[in-house]
Amino acid sequence: MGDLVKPAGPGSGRGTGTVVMADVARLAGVSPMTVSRVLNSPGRVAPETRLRVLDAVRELGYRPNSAARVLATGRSRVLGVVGFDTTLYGPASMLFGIEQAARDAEYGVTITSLAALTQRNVAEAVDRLRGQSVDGVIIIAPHVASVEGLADVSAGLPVVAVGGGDGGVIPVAAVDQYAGAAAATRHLLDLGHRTVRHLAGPSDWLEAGARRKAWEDTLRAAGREVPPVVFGDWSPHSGYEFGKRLADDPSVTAVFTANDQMAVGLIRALHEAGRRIPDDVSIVGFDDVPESAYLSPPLTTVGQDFGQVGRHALRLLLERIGGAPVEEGRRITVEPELIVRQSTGRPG
Amino acid sequence: MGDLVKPAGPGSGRGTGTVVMADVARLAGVSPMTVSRVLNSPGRVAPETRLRVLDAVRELGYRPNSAARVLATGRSRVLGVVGFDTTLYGPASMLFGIEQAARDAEYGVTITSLAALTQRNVAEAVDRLRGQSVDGVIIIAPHVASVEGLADVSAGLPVVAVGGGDGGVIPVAAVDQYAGAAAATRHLLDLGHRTVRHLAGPSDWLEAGARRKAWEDTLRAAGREVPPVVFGDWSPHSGYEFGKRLADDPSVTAVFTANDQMAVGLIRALHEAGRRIPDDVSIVGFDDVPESAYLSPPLTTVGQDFGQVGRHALRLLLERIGGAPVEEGRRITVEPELIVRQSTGRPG
DNA sequence: GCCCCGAATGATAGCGCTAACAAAGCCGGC
DNA sequence: GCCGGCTTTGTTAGCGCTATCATTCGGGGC
Repeated sequence: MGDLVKPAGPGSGRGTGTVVMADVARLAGVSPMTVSRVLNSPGRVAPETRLRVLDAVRELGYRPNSAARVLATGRSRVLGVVGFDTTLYGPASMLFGIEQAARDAEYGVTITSLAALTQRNVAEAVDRLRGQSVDGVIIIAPHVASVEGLADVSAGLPVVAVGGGDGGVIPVAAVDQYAGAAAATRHLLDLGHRTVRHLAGPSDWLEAGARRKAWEDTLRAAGREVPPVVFGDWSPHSGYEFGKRLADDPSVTAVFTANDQMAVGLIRALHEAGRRIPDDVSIVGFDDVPESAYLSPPLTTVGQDFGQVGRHALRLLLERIGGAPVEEGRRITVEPELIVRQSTGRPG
Repeated sequence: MGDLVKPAGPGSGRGTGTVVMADVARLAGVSPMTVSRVLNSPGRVAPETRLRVLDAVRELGYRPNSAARVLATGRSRVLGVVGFDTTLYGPASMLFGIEQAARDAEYGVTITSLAALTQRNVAEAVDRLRGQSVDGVIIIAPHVASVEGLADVSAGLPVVAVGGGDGGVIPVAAVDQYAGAAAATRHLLDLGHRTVRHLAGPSDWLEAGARRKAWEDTLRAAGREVPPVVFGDWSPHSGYEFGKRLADDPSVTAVFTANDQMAVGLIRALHEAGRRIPDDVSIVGFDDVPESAYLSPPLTTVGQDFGQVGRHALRLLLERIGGAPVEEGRRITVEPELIVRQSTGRPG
């Protein structure tokens, strides 16, 4: 049969020669279907044919058109990530961890960050991603509002959350914030401090809530006074403001801040007020940002393995994509690690 | 004519009822083509019909299938970003800036990070993205190796770089590293320091090279001695190591580090050695990470507007996607800003 | 009143791929 | 030697959308 002279389609407009599967098939002397099989289920085709096809693929530099594949299969091997404040160390590391895990599983990742973490915005983001034919969505949503009602939004689309969420219908992979914060608080009590002040994260962040609760529970369990909480916004500035207020109160000997950045601000304020760390005040942070080990003094903090959380999140998502039954309250936690450096010591 | 009873295709397998364009058309009493026109070129359809169609879209909750659209048009409205070490503040901010700009332009963003920034890896990443039918690629590639030979790789696919690149065939959007580093160095000289030491970034990073050259040129222009450079790896640790070596040399009164993280380590080492900042040694960093203002002492540094760079990069990319002629050496730079805080002062 | 033109809409085909079934070839068992 | 079952390959159709051309209709110009 002669070649059909077909008009260049819109897709092939760019670049002179877009190689399609039919070209490969022709060169290898097989049908397009066989080429498809070589690419997708190599076992089901005779070895010799397989090699011939692969040679043709290489020779022509053929790359499958993902859009066509998506259209035909309904699966895209791309997942969406909804992030928030991805310049913060935590979320950025989380994103990186997910991306790594996704790549290993041969999934692509498309991201959407949110300006504000409201339920409406999250819903919009998920919808936008759905429009991009993602197979599933991971939400880096450490925010109360963002998880509520997500179940409706995600109708028919697998969704998992990382770093927060209280394990409703949506599976969650997270660091055990509670354990980390409890360890931090206990560490300070063990050193002999009578009680521990806490600079919490924003009250609507789930992680902030968990850390705060652990701090409170730990104090209570030890029969200690629970001082009033103060809420920061994760920024060094809020730590600084907190520190300025604290500096005049000599009864304060130990502080646990909900992240390292706030600890930086706190340290600064205490330095300015002439209070020494850890001699006058002990400080524990949370996150173990790369700078922590080199602050003055090196910061005692709680380290989290974001890479591992990312891998777990992906695993949960793939379970769902694979059609695993919806299991209420599915949750994987990773244990954080208290890293004792020089910002903590015995009181007085 | 009667409805054809067609078997549920693979794409519609998930979820009970995937609404497609034909459904909307039926409800609105028009042909699918008219629905398509309403969605893509609203002007070309009668206002009354348009409303009827839009109502139908709303009522059914219709969402166009992007894969089908891509297949039919050859354009995806998705762009790829190739990043490296996206947990670093700079790259993370860059990514965020690009994502914001892309969203405003109604583009999706899919990311790929690299484990190592080699030419081969970059080529692979670009290829992977091409396979995902992106319309163009932005490379956050501050690395010498990553830009070389990229022109070949990108054949037929619009590519721009941010944050580095020397303006070959590939357009570049970047902060004017040279100007920033020159300002930092000049600032120290203006304060009366005889010369300035420099802790550079890795020698194969373009930004590191630009900052180093600016430092050197500025010293030479002022007729000062140019001390030997030391190369760090951006980490606080490398700053710390540098600081330990420096601490014994009382002739050193001013240091310019190629980023803030290294400055943190340097400060730590100098503190440990009992040298005061800025009384004994003045320090200037680069990046203006959020912590910088709250270090002890608050760090004088060079701030970069990553959001603006991201927008410029996107603009360049859209130019290319729009079919603008390839213009050799196209380059947009953003001016950085020297932020003077308390880590710099007059010598001795 | 006829024709031509533009605006609005429809019919058809095809983007590149894969699911599902069909066909062909080969084996051994009886 | 013929048949049932396996392996390997091919054929057909369709995923959901849009480009292109065809069609219809209404309104001036002469």
